[in-house]
Amino acid sequence: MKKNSKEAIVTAAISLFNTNGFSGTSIRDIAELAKVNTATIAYYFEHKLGLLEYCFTYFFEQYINKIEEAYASIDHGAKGCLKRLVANLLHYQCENNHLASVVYREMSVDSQIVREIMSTYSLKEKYYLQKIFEKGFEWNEFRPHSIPYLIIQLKGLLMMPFMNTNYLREVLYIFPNEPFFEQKYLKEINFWIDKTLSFEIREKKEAFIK
Amino acid sequence: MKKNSKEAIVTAAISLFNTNGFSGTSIRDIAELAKVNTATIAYYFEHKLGLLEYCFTYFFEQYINKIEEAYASIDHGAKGCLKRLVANLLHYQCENNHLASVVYREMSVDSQIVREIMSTYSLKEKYYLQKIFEKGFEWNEFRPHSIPYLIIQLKGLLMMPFMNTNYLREVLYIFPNEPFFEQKYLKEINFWIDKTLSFEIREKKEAFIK
Amino acid sequence: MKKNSKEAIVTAAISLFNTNGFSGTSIRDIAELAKVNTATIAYYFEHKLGLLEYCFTYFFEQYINKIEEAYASIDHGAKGCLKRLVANLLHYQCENNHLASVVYREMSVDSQIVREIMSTYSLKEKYYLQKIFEKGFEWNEFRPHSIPYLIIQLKGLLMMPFMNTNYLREVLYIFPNEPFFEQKYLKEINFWIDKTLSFEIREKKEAFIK
Amino acid sequence: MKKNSKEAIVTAAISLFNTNGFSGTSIRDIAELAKVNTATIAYYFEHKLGLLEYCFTYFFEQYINKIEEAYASIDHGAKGCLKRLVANLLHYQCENNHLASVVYREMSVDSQIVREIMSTYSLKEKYYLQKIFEKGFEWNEFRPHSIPYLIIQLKGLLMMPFMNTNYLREVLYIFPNEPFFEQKYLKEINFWIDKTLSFEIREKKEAFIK
DNA sequence: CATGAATGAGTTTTCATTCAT
DNA sequence: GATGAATGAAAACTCATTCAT
Repeated sequence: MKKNSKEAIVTAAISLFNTNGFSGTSIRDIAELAKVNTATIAYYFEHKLGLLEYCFTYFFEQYINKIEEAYASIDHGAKGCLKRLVANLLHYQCENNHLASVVYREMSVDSQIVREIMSTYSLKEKYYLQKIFEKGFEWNEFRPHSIPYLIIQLKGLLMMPFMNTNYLREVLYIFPNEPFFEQKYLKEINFWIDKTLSFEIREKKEAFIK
Repeated sequence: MKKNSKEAIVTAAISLFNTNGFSGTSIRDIAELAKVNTATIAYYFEHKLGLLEYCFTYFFEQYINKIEEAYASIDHGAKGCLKRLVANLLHYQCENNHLASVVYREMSVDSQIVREIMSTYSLKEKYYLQKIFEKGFEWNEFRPHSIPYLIIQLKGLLMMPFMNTNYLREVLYIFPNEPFFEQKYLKEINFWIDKTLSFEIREKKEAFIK
Repeated sequence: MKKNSKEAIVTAAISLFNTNGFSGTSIRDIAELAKVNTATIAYYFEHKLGLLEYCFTYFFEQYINKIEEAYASIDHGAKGCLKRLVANLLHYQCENNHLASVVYREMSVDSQIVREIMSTYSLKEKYYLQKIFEKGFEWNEFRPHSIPYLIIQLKGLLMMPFMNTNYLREVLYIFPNEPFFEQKYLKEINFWIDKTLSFEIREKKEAFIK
Repeated sequence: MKKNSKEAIVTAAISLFNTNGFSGTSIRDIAELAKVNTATIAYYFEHKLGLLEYCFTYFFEQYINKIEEAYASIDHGAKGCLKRLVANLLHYQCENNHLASVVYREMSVDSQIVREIMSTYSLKEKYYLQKIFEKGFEWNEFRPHSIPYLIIQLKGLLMMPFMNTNYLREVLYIFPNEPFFEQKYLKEINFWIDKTLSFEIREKKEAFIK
């Protein structure tokens, strides 16, 4: 029987980081949950931070993939592209909600590795979003607007349920891992895209006339 | 010059919790930064968690005040009331952005004290938001909609800049503590209230006819 | 009853470093022997290396003092001064033979702290020896000779019994901490000073004639 | 190109033991430098101590050979024999200066294996030195003197440059592995043999008359 | 009001070693 | 002949807390 220690460690780590935070979780707890020796963790990840780093890159590699996958359709319209992107990301987050929670929370502390991750993946993400918004402006799909502030809002909407899972669960009785949450919440963001981000049809006409 | 140790401790704690997280900060680090002995911290707060608890209640007491202050004007219209509430909270967060960051991040870990805080303050907040939304529906100011999902969006927009300060700074070059950020971002949320949450005037008429 | 933990730690450390070497000694062993908690060691010396650093400076501060004390008499003749210096150092080493053994052995490994100690104390020592030799040449007391090579020999003679205590004890049955060793060995080094370093009286005359 | 793992391991070990000491060097460090797996070291040397043992015997086997080679010429005079011995040993140490440093340093810690090595090789060495000195006394070549104290001095002079390589390099700017060091330093020791150990010619005559 | 000294318990990390392959 | 995976044990270090002063 071959036991896949590495995978077991990562799974245990994500689960514990999610509930207790990275610093609040000890290597021993992880080892115990993963049923391996603490030294095995060092064997695969060198040190505790290496485990977090692994989570980061594991998460963002796929995250960027989802974005690029959606971005491929940019020529069929910016709005459709953005909606696809949102759908992709929301789906990805729902599927990996624990990991997403961990990553988003730990990205908010100030550390070398966070800066590295940001300068790699977040900049990439920004690049694609910027492109989509610019095209949307150009093609009169989106109301002209400050791109950084649009990004804040979009990401705020997208990340909120995964950064505040406790709150959703305890206060709003909403569970981001439940089957219908994804489609319901997708509608919400699409609504924001339609109403706040996009021109109304009426406005479009006016813009067109000009 | 009399040194106010307690205040120095709290200031140091907020600053360090902000950059390293609660678990990632040691009593010794705080003591060092506050230029007091570690025993002094224990003297004032008994244990480390007491310090976090202090931050939580200190933050939320005022937070709820801001909400109640705005809510007082509910009879002049739900939309105006909500906008006042958003303005109040945004202003409060901007003024206390480090504390806000700390509180929001630590509210996302699973612990006894977080549950207590939620069942006190978050429920209160929910109560007021609910009231405002209900009135808004009743008075045909807001599009009828699932209240929990509206809360998610509103809070997502409100909290985002303070939960992802690193990202705003490093990737978008936006600084939530700068003078103009507050008014700029307030406009954004108001825009969301006007466009996504509220009826358009046209829609309003139609709704009125029905 | 006030217990002087710091002193107990240093004494224990020297004893264990002497028998097992610095790297071969664990903080726990020291703590156990000193009858304190391991954390107490960290409290006083921060980390293990700090303990070694303390030993180094503790040793060399006094070591240099002994040299300077002897050097004060340089104007009464270089040879007498050098003999006084040798007597002082030999006496100091005999009195602190364990510490001397530890220091000499650990000075032979390559580390940041060793380089620092050398650039402070060893250079000072070199300065004084150089002065004494130069005066000795000038005053026709010593045979002109390469100073570095004289230093090697002198220090070789001086340090040998403390760098090879095992050998002296197990092979030669000589114990550097025994009462008569000091005076016996002092005679040996003085003999070297008289015979190898100094002119013979006969030679001196010849040198004088020239 | 066939890779000779065992040799690579020994070379790496000597180099690392030299800079960090035996206890300060880990199997992993050696494995890394030798570009082999840690298990390979266990494969060849069973345990870490085996590696040190190997170094000891490897060094001392040749060391004793050099002594015996010189001792063979005892009948041509004790002084010449001793000078040959010194020349041999100095040359051997210079050629293997890292190994010599390692061996001499580790011989100063207290351990089972050190005691074994001493009771084998050091006793042998002592035997030959003793013989040479005794002959020297008998043949009126050497001043009668305590043999153990002569051994201390001779070994002190011989070992010093290899037990304090850091010091020579950093403070005196002398490099025991440089081409001319060997012959220069040999002269120094020979000078000690001539001046401190041997009779002066004049003295010899007097001794002869008696 | 505040702290220096000290610690027990816990943390991460390191290490030599083992073993199936 | 050599190694990748894994580990038990121990190492160094950290931490929150206590207590006499």
